[in-house]
Amino acid sequence: MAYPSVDKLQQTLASDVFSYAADTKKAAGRALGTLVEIMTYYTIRAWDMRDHIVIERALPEFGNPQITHNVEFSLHPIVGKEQKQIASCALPITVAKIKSEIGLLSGFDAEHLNRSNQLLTSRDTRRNSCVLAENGSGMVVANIDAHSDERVEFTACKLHPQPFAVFECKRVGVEEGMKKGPQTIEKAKQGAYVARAVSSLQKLRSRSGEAIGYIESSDGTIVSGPLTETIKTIIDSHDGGLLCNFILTVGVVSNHGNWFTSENQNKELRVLAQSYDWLLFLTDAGLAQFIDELLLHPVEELAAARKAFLSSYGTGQSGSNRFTKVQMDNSADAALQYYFKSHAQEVEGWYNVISPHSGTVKKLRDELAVLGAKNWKQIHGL
DNA sequence: CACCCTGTAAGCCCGGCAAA
DNA sequence: TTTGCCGGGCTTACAGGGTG
Repeated sequence: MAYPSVDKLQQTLASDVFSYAADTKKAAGRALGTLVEIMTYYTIRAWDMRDHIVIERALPEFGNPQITHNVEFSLHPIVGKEQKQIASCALPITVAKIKSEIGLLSGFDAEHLNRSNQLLTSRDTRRNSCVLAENGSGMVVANIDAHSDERVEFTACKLHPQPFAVFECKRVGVEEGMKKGPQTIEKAKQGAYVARAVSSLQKLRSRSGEAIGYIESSDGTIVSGPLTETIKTIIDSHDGGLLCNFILTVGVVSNHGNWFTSENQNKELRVLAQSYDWLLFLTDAGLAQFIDELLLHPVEELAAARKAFLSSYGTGQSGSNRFTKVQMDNSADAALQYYFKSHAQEVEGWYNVISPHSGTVKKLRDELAVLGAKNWKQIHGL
């Protein structure tokens, strides 16, 4: 099936859903940005990485902690995990209601407890990666697994504050009347700066223009070499010094029709490609197919997600969004989980790997799995 | 004490304007 | 044409006050 361009979809959304907004196209663009985030989030979840995820957390630059950047999704080592069932827990499910059940919280002072967060609201809106408590030693993050009138099931994980991977999503639209790329491309470059600044792996250039990786191992000796080889060395190693501050940086960008001129990458795409360890291109076809099946020609399995979207956007009133990467209607969450899991093969085809050259989505997934399974307690000396 | 509402601050993203 | 910046719209976090 052929899908229209995302630009056309944006215009459709602007007139059909966001007609109330002062600037319909702007509102539609913002919503598309949210959709890219949601697609990325549920892709990571389909890779069984949910319990590693923290959303929109401030991350310090490597060796320069005065400057921090909020990153969309960061994946952290799990240093403790508890799965719990509680009988007859009425909505909303709050931190206060479950805190006594969670042994992982015993090391946290009351002042570091996040009392205001709700894992599941009275309107059945879940909070993805709900941070229950945080201090210098890490944070306890919980996700609802199941909820009924009889009981609630959830998973709580103690996560180490130093992530092993970060994801940043950028959507760039088509600018009306422009022959080249839009000015908003500059925004995407902000993510490139962050990607270069947070990891202990330094990216350098040799005189010949080759990309070189440079990183200190635990005894202070320098490990360096061609960038992709250095990354592989780090991921395969068990050297705490190499691993403890290494962050695999992943960028997910959507199309605006001007990233490429014929076969050649535009300057902006080159900047992103050399800054992230992995740069994934969310294709027009992928984003369009998802929006089409979610909203325009809805498929049954996404019905709950469509309902949550329509009740969150296009109403002209704020304050009750149930369709974001953090706040998600519980039945919509189930639908999205099922969709991204059962269409995993198809979803994989929505992403084009721009860098590394030989990269595939499967390889990225494997690298994340390898990193996630490292002996982090030993690496961080816990 | 839990829960609700309100306001403030900060941050991010998209779109758009205008100076360079 | 390129670049820097700003507005609008959204988010989260948090504090304070009221209520049951």
